[in-house]
Amino acid sequence: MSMQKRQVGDDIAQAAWLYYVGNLSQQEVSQRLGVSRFKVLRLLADAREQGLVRITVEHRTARTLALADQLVSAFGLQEVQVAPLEAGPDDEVMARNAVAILASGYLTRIASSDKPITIGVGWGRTLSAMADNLTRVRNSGLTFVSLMGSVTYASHTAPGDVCVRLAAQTGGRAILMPAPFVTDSAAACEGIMAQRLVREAVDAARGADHALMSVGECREGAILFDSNIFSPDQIEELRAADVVGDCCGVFYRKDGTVADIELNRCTPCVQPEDMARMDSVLLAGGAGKLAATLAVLRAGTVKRLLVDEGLAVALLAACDEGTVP
Amino acid sequence: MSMQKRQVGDDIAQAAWLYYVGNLSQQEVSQRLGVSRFKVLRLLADAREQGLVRITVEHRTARTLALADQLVSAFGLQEVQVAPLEAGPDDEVMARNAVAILASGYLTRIASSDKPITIGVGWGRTLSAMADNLTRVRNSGLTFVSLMGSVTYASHTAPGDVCVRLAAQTGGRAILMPAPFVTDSAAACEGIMAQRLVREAVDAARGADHALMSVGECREGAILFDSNIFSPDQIEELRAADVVGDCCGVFYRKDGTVADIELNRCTPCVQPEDMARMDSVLLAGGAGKLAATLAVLRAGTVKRLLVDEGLAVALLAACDEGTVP
DNA sequence: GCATTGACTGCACGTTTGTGACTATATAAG
DNA sequence: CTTATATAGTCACAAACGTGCAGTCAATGC
Repeated sequence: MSMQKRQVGDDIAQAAWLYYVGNLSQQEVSQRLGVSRFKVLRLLADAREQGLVRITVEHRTARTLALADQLVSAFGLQEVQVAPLEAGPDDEVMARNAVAILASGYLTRIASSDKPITIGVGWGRTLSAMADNLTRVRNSGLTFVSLMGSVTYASHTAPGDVCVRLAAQTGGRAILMPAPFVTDSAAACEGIMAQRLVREAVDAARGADHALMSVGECREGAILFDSNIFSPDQIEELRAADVVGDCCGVFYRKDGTVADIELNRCTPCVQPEDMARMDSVLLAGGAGKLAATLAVLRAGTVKRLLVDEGLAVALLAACDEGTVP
Repeated sequence: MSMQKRQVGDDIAQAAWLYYVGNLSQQEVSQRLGVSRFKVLRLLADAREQGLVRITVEHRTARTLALADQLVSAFGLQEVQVAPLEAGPDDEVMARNAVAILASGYLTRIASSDKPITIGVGWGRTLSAMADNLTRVRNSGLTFVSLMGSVTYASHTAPGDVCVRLAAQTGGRAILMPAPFVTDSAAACEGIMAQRLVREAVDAARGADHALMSVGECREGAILFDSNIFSPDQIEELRAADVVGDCCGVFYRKDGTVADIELNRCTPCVQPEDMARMDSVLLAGGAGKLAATLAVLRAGTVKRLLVDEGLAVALLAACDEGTVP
């Protein structure tokens, strides 16, 4: 009757160790621990869930390294990582996830700093997936700050949400931007930006050491257009100005210039010139993001790029012929 | 007809990425890569083989951390790692392997140093298993040097062999001790130690920054006794002097004193006083090593200890009651 | 030309792993 | 005491995985 009911965490770690490190079968682990095989199955699932098990693969191949090199020189970047994923135009999800995993590795790297650092984060499914894949980073010296305003309905990809999740997972701090992603007019935006709490968030964001951003497509069928974030007038404005994508609330034309439209004065966010001071990394996964990514890269505001192989190839092709199809 | 026959390494990395990171099934990977499932199976096996896939589990549990703490204070050590393995007295192999895996992690840690370092290595199945488990360490600044002489017959656990394998795997250098593990007389040992090449090896060993050692049992049935390394007279001498174990050619009595026997002047090796200058780590796995490990710990020549849980418990129990059963 | 070798491929079949439905046991509420 | 509700354990079955073996192919040696 003594010391039954041992810490379950211990059992989880032990089962995981025996299975993954000692490579016993689940059957053998169950015998050794004196529980049923199914229990072991669940223990292992928990272990993976809790991020106790980390599987990393050395994924740099001759191909992806070559692509990364070419991208570095083509766009004057500091670093490029290419996920080895020859995804067709299908499977955007897979590509996004691959990039998210690269990003979680990158974040783990920068998050292991000793001194406190501030990391600005954007928005979107890719960044959300990055947070999902982040495990075992503990560093109370981290501050995550939103680089742009919030959307209210999309609970799982909202910047605030990503910030909060990252802070919670790492034991760090979150600073949210208490403002909508887009306002109805430039005047309204100014008014909002004048608010002290917004001002403080923006200042914190402008002073960030790093920035993690993804890119949004502006075209028919893209999530930004279909999700009624914009009014019909605004969509018309974007279309008329040949905007191909946005990055953290800044709308770019395909040559990498910031479109001179009212919308670009309606997003409470960090501006490109602030971004230039940060160590900024752009996450882009999926062939659909070609035009938008190309625009942001041409704008020259990011220093690092994480892409999937398919998009990497497309970017280089588009770059070579000097234009986007 | 162009560019078929791509680098196989690329395929391996890609399959591994898709399977482990993207967690597709082997079936799905095979479809995506356009090869058969069996091909993928083998690709994955290769990937593991080559160490492209690294699986680590966070194995520190409340239990093992507590044990490690107690061992640190009981023996005045700098660091103790305990593998979460409640192995009974059976399964010495498993325990040894668990410790070997801890050791490979430890070696990976020290081997990531920037400046060139010299690592003395001992002998035995545990160290051999450590070399087997070591993957993906490349550092040409490493020098591995044998801490003791060789045995000629046991090809796979010989110190030279371990040294050479470690050097080959890491891209480092190996310095072997060109001498037998044990000589027939103290005089012969002196003669051998006087040889320039032996002298140089010993000097290199004495100047090592780190030492990786395992412990040998001296009792009936132990590998050292059964493998006719010693002459019958020598075995009798060990028995008469109550020697319980050896570490790198030094024979200890159970209280941790170096036995005052001729045999201790017959092993061309690094001496305990040299050892004291190094950052030495002792590897001990399996309940059978209790007495020998205890003796070496009492001698106080090692600073770190890597053990399995079973042995950790036994060490603490023996330490508490102040004596070895 | 023809056997030999060795690396590679695909397959049948056995093992291992995962799943959803089901049952027992416990806990709380009525 | 009975009835809900949850929670853990069990099971049969399906999916995924691994292995030994036989066939293929190409290079090598005779």
